[in-house]
Amino acid sequence: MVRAARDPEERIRERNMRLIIKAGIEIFARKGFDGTRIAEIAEASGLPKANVYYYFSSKEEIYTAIIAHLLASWDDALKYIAPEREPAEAFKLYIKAKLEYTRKNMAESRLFASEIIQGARFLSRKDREHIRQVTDAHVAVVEGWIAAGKMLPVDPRHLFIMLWASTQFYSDFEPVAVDALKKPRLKADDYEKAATTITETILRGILRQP
Amino acid sequence: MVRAARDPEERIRERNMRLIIKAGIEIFARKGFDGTRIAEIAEASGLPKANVYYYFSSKEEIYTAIIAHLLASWDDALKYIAPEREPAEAFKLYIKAKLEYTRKNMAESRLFASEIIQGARFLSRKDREHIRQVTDAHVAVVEGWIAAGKMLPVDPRHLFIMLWASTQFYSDFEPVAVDALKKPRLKADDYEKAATTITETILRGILRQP
DNA sequence: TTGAAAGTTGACACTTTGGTCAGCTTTTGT
DNA sequence: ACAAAAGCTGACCAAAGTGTCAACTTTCAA
Repeated sequence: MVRAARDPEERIRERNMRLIIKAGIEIFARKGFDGTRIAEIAEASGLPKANVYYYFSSKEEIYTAIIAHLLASWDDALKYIAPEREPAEAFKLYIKAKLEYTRKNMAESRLFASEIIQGARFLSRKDREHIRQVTDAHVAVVEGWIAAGKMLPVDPRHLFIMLWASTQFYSDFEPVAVDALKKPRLKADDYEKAATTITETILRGILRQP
Repeated sequence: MVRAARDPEERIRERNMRLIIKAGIEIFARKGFDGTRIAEIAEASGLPKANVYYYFSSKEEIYTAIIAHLLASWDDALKYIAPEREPAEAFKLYIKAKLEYTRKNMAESRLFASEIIQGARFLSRKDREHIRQVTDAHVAVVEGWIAAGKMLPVDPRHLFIMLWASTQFYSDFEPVAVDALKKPRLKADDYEKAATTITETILRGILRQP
């Protein structure tokens, strides 16, 4: 027999890999690549260490699988910066979507931040090229709006950095946000208040005054 | 003899501790607490590992010494949010100072970010209380400006988060900033461009229109 | 000059870690 | 029913890690 005797939905393999990835996201996010112990991932996923190694042949393989999984899930969230939209509407939706994503996927968000702070060692050339292209597309749209007189001439690249930074902050640096906002922990309505403050401030900052 | 036979400026001790701290900042910033190996700090500081342990009795002791050293050096930088100033001037100087500090102290900046992402495990209650008080003072000043009609009623806490996030980003997430700005690396004038974009956008966002 | 404190360090002890493996059990197409 | 593929895992290893220590050298106040 040539083909494997597998496949009714790949149940076991799929499930276990998902458990490992899920546990890995949490732990890599908190400890970074070098700080993470595979035994800890094994324990958190409820599998023996040797079983983890049955699915992944090294720590790096788990890590890069997670990074890939993570980048893939990002593109969906952020398709609001489109030329046919009005800037006010587009930025409002963009800010809201980013804050929502970052709130619901804190660990992923932190893992990415951690990877970058640690020097982006495991972001492939392809990954970085992809990020650059998405940025370029967004920048082009904003430049179009500026040319059309719908926006003040704000440098689009620095503008996007402001947006990314402001939205990521609440999840990546939650302990600081908690102290700054004097809340015991951040809840949905703190993110909503963040969305309105950021949106209102940025929109006044980039739109022509009526 | 009761007192030690030491002290003409504490030369050796001071110098070696400084070397260890300096090396530690770089490495802890890149690897996080758990990911950092003392042997690496020893090598980077040019001292044998056993000599590092002569000055610090554990990894944690080095790390907390660095955190303390770092928080102390922060208060200086940011005294521009003061009631007697006009908001426009104050925020402009604040943004400039923060970007300058973060550019000239990248490793410290990253180390702090790393510590927060990893859950602020080694920030003492006192450290966090201190951060909270500095924030409260700044918030009070902004509330004063709002009450005096010098500013639009923007939530001050979320406003400061926007400022921190936007300024920190360039150093903490430099690889992403580099890709977004399409530069091979960030130089002084990229930080200046950042300062003007952030300042202009934020000021339009928070000031009454003329 | 001298001796006590400070500083230095190679070698060591002990623990944790990433990763392997041989042999076991379970699943599944036929 | 059954064999082959898939899945599982306790036990193990070499390497790397933290922290210790005894013996050595350097420094410096008296």
